[in-house]
Amino acid sequence: MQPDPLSATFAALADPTRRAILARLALGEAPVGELAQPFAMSGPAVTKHLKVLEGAGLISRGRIGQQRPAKLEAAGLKAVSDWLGEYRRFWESRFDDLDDYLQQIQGE
Amino acid sequence: MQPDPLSATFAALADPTRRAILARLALGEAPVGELAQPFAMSGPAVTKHLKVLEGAGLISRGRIGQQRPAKLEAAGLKAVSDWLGEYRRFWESRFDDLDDYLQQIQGE
DNA sequence: AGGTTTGATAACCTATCGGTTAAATTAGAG
DNA sequence: CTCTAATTTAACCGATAGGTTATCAAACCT
Repeated sequence: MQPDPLSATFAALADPTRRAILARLALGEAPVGELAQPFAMSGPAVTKHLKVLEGAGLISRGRIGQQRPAKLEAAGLKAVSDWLGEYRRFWESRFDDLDDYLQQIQGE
Repeated sequence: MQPDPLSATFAALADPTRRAILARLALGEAPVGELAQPFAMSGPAVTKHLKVLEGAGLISRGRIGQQRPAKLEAAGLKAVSDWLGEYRRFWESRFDDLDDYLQQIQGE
């Protein structure tokens, strides 16, 4: 995995399968079998995805009998949110709106 | 590059060099040479990073003489923010919600 | 026109990623 | 104790990522 945590987290999110797994886990814990079901993919592939997500601090694993349910963890997502916060002004600022406005009236 | 835009954006962010470039661009446009300066890396490597960032909608390129300045673009970051929004409740406690609410009514 | 500066392309190399199949592990059920 | 179910580990494979050096292209400056 990547040495720095933020890179690991972004890398984990850069895969639609893994984001779909997170979306499912947002509804609650689920065992591997259930997570694998929507995908045309072998079990081991799902296990790997879960390992990546776990390494990125996005999920944690539990144990219920022979099942190892995965659970969404806030830590990883919060790290992304914090990083993103530094840039929020770029899509929320009044100045950008003004800029857009000026470009718009110029085009007319 | 990845077919779906969000994957491309997350993949672009999953590299410390590219995030450092974005951090620099948050201070304003900059030509390639200046962006390359802090890194122990060849020019072509930086060009590649810029291409990845551009493909992810995180920057755009301009032209001033023989320079091709890069500029931070809100689009890509906003897409990440929107995606993240669906999960915000997972790391924001009731107290944080209150905090947001207070800030919101204070801004009015 | 010729040279310099700034950046992009091309071709290549190695490591990692995302997937596979086959075998091993772990836990519950007879 | 064996059988079965759930999941992981191991070994392998093709494609892509991130870097290199060498070469090309465009714009500016005499």
